[in-house]
Amino acid sequence: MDTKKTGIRKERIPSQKEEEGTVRKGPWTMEEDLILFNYIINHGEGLWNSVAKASGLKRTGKSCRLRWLNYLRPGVRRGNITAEEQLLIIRLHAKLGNRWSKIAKYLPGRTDNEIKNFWRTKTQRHVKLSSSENTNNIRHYSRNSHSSVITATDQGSSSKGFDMAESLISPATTTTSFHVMEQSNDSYWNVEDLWPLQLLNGDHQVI
DNA sequence: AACTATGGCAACCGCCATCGA
DNA sequence: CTCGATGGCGGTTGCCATAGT
Repeated sequence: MDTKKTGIRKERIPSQKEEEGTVRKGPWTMEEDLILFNYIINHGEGLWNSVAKASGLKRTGKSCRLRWLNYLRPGVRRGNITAEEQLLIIRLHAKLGNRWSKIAKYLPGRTDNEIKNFWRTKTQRHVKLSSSENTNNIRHYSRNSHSSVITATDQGSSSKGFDMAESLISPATTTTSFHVMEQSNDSYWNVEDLWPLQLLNGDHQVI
């Protein structure tokens, strides 16, 4: 089910309009990753608009920043969220609400985006299940609207929220013999692949 | 085999805060 | 003080693989 497991997800082909335009959108290509990676390794983070321009990427600064933080940045861990991490996320969410970046700070290597996605997936599953169990409490669930995110404040007291949150963890994940989710192959080429490429690229000094 | 529903994630969008001119 | 540029953050959307029918 994991999209990335197979690692064969096709790269989106940019439309001609996008190619001709000054700004590219959509999934990043390996070449773009390499350019951004090399640039930041050599010049450091920050001034993202400058990064976008100076590196020659037809991307917005925001896009570059997002790609770096969520994917290219060394130390980023992807997939395979452990039971401990799930519990921590749940507890922190009960405490902090949808402050994903704050929650991410407690989970080294995890990005706010990943945590957000994890939470949404879990929450939606929970909402779906509970609504099917209790037809009197039907909460319209729309796949496309993604409208069912529950926040700590939605849940009233934090303890109540915590009860709900605890139930989000599947039984399998609450045991010590937590079945580790398959390591996702994620973004079709591994970030690690960029390191040797970067090194091969020559004279740049890796910080 | 064909079609549909679902899960999962990357990336975009819009708003807001901050900072410097 | 005002205004524009920039970056950060949370919410949302779109795409695609896979499971289910």
